[in-house]
Amino acid sequence: MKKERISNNVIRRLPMYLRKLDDLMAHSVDRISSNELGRLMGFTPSQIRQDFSCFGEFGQQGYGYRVPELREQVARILGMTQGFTAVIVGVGNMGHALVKNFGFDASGIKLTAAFDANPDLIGKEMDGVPIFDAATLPEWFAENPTDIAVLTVPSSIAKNMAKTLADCGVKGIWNFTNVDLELENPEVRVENIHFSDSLLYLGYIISESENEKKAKTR
Amino acid sequence: MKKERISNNVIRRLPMYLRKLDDLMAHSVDRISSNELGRLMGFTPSQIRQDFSCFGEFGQQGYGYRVPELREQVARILGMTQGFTAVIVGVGNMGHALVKNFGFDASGIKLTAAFDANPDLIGKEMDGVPIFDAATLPEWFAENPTDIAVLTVPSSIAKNMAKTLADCGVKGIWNFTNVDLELENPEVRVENIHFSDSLLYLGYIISESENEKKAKTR
DNA sequence: TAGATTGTTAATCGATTAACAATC
DNA sequence: TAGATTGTTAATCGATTAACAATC
Repeated sequence: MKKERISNNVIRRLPMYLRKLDDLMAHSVDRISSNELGRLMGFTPSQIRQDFSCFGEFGQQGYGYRVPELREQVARILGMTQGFTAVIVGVGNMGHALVKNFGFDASGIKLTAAFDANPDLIGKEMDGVPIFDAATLPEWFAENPTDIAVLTVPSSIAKNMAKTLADCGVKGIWNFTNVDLELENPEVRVENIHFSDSLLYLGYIISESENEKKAKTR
Repeated sequence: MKKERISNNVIRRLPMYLRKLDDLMAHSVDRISSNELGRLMGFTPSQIRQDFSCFGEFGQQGYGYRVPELREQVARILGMTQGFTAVIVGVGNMGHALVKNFGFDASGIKLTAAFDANPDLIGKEMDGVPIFDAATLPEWFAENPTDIAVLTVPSSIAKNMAKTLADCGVKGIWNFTNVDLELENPEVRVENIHFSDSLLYLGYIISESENEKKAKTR
């Protein structure tokens, strides 16, 4: 039964399923039950069946799920087959790292251009991606409507650049700056990468286990 | 009332509180009520009071919370005052970006060294952090016990390096590779940065809003 | 067919929200 | 003191898990 509104928890699990299914395909596993998939991922079989049933009926009773088919469905649900395009704005260390090491293609996203204000970079290419002058961004967007902007500019100009991108009609911003963008365009989706949140969480669980160790000694 | 075991949801919100409290302090706000803080963060006042009450009584009836004091408490809970040390393993683009742009200090963590196998880098410094030969890592750890390893090596060697680090007695690994580390040392905490999960989530919510738009047109 | 496993409904569990006495 | 706001208990809501008929 397809659900009207899918909960955030379910959606955040979809990319995890995708990774595991890719992994299974790489190992030539063609068929898997919710039981086995749950064991591999640390979920209950119930949860797995509930999650997928939000989007349709992808399995077969008595058999399980065909891995390649399920993988395709998950990819489709995540929008990976929609041919989304992206540009990267800010080719500093982080932008550089993403262009070189992050496979946009593997997420079904075509990286078409990069923008920076540094004259040494403008006109160059990076892994086949042309680098344009950030000042020409609005003109470029008028000719090349683009779905996603990867924001890797210095924090100081993040808010302004985000505003420009929103005005250019971008549908989503993948925000690597630690700045709260506060856009006035509610139709623009923002996904923040908060490195510090992640590191602080790690700090917490380390502290916690230290405390437990101490508690035992006492 | 202090709780025995704190739920993950609460812990994941602590860094968000920290960011907002830092922000408030930067704006010289000295006092805040759960009502106002909730309005600013999109939480209910109830949730905020519940969250903090897991760790103690930080407010005053009829007054609210003193921002600097609450900030210190949150920082303490997150382990930021424990003087954790970290090293960065792999000084490619991502490692480079983190050393240069991510403020480890702001998370209360002292970055003491970097490791790489590239002879051009070994012996150099980067933002005041010395770069050592990755092959000498175990010896170095014997002399300099370190809490956290930031793993930014190529995927191909991620698993091996993680094993080495675990054997060296690291307490936590902040994993930027897209590899499931599968450590045999259960006492080593791992926090994964899965860029693709985040981007795919963005792709989903963009697709979703596109679908809603279409549905309205029909 | 018999066994296995799904999709879905019902039960449980946990997290969020509301309410309110305590108290600054 | 009176008003405000906490900390906490109770109520609600939603998410996860269990159970099971349907069926491959």
